[in-house]
Amino acid sequence: MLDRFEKFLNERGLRLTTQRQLVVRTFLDQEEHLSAEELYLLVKKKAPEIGYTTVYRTLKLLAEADLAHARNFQDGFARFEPAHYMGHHDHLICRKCGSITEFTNEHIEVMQEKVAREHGFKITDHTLDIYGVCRECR
Amino acid sequence: MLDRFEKFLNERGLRLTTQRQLVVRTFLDQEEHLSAEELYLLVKKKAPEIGYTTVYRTLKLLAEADLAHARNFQDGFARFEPAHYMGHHDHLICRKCGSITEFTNEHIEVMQEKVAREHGFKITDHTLDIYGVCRECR
DNA sequence: TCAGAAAATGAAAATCATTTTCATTTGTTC
DNA sequence: GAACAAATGAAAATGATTTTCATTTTCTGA
Ligand SMILES: [Mn+2]
Ligand SMILES: [Mn+2]
Ligand SMILES: [Zn+2]
Ligand SMILES: [Zn+2]
Repeated sequence: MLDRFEKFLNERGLRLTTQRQLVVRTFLDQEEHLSAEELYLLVKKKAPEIGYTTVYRTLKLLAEADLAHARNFQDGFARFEPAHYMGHHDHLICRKCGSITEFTNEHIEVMQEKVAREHGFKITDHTLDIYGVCRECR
Repeated sequence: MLDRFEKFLNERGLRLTTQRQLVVRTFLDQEEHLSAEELYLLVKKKAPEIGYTTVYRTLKLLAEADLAHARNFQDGFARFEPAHYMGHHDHLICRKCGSITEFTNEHIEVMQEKVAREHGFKITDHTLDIYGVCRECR
């Protein structure tokens, strides 16, 4: 993935710096839904001199490159995940422990298309977030 | 709806003041997805001395009373809608003009239950937001 | 009717995630 | 190596929302 990011940066006359590499590597290592702060803390362990700002900036670039997606569950800040991870999917979010489970359901996707068609609406993307209590917390 | 709000307030030893009445009335009049600021501006027309804070506080109370729902589309602030309005529904959001269209699809709801069941997940609520381009903007 | 207590109000300050600014450092080009 | 572009990190700014606080309003019970 780093190579794709480098390509994206080059196309824009930007550079793949040591800091950016570190941020991206750390991000990709944790196939999770990390907030900027969580990622910052992880990166900081390896390179304490890194700035908060650089993490934010790198995440923004990744999102622009479409290599990361920003998600907004209901905890007041954005969470990011690698775009390649599992392809498109939706989420089950536990209100007790905060765990996030991913799922895909072709049936739902098809029905969404149908709904959109009926409204003359052209879909670009969507978010289906199901909140509740996970198996472990019940 | 005002009566239900009053009941809720009374149960908590709170009061249905003139300001709260005005905010709630204005809110209910506009069966739309209003942001706090939009509502504030509408209320201000009728009562210029009203404070921003009161609008926020009233919306929060309405949400706690489950008479309003806060929605978070992707414009950086919360939008509210009366809870009774049309019952549960999901949204089609136009990325060009910002228009919001509501829909319900029983099939999708059922499939969500199925997905949840398969994961041992107990649903409390969910949000399905479909983004794209509306009929008028295509 | 009045005093005291509780709740509400609005302005201003605080909060918190995120973005911007800016002085300095690093990398690239010629 | 000089000149220029881009990147960095710290600190300040931003913007939506919440909190604080002094003041006002409302309610309760002599
Ligand atoms: Mn995911
Ligand atoms: Mn709606
Ligand atoms: Zn859980
Ligand atoms: Zn539109």
